[in-house]
Amino acid sequence: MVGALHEFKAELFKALGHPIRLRILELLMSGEKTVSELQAALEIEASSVSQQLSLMRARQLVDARKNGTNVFYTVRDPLIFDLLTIARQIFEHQVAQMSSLLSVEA
Amino acid sequence: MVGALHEFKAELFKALGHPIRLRILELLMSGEKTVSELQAALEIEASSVSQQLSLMRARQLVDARKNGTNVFYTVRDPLIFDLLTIARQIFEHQVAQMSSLLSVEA
DNA sequence: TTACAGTATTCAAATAATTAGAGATTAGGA
DNA sequence: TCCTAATCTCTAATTATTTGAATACTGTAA
Repeated sequence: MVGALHEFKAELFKALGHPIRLRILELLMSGEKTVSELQAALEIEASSVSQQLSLMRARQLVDARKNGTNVFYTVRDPLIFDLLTIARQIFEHQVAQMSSLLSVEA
Repeated sequence: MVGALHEFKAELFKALGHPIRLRILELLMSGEKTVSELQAALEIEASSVSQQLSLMRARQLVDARKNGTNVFYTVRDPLIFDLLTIARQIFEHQVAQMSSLLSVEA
């Protein structure tokens, strides 16, 4: 079943296709964080953070660990960070390309 | 401006978050293809293929080269393929993890 | 035990964004 | 002119996002 892989990839990329979720993942690069910590860093409603986390939980991007009244989140697969890194490289390529188009020697 | 990078990444991943677009990119891994070729391989309406290509053109994922009545498409940045490869690895990790949960020794 | 405060999630309604499909349109070649 | 390739435009249907209020859960203090 080759369609399953396509569907999985599409769902994965869709989950990454939102600025808030990307920012959450970046915050989780430095280790686990509680919802409160994320909420404070992002400066948005707690319910929004919770909903985005719920979506990423459903797609297995993050894991939740409960401790008292706090819930700590971590990124499940470090390869996620590789995706973010490559995306930044693609961005840099595009910026470089645009710069060269603007320069006189292009 | 750190927000620009987040927006760019979100747009990039959003563009990848669709099964048809992923399949198009995979078809382009083996080199440039015309819309007709893509349409035949995907078995969907030409106008749909064109729509998806137009979206990927807008986000600079693909380049179009016109030759007579044909338009040849290529992937602009090979790093795109790296994203697809890593996505597959993440998929494999999840499958492996699910298998181990099902096995007796887990 | 009861009440309270802090943390996180869920729900529902309104809004916004994507998608699919069909038809019209443009451009090039025979 | 006629045909083919590709794109564009429009609409309906679906899906995603936002916001605020309501709900659950935990630990603690009275």
